[in-house]
Amino acid sequence: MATEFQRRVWEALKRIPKGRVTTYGEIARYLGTKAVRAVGTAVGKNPYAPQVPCHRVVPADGRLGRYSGDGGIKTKRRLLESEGVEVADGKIVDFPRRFWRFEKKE
DNA sequence: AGCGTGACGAACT
DNA sequence: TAGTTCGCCACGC
Repeated sequence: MATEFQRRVWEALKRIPKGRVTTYGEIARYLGTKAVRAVGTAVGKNPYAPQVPCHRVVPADGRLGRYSGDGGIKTKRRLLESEGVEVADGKIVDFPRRFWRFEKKE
């Protein structure tokens, strides 16, 4: 079963538009917590992948981070590229432009 | 109830 | 510029 915290994290994931990416820190900010690590753990335990776009979450340095789903990081990169997010040398191309910032009303 | 761990982040060296 | 350290807090044991 999922905890309240988990559900909130997954709910945030669903708000990320296709072709955009966000960071664990951004999600933490959106949820009003500083526990970015807890967010990461929560995303990793998402049982609804890829229904819930957990592959659109990357670390703040613009790299790919990790992926627990089938195929691992490789699949994550493929998913992103299939949505138009370019990845070169393990990093998101033009990361600042692809970055999705949560807003009051998306 | 305490402790270690982690799909991270930012500051330091 | 790269590698290390410390802080964050939810979770499982």
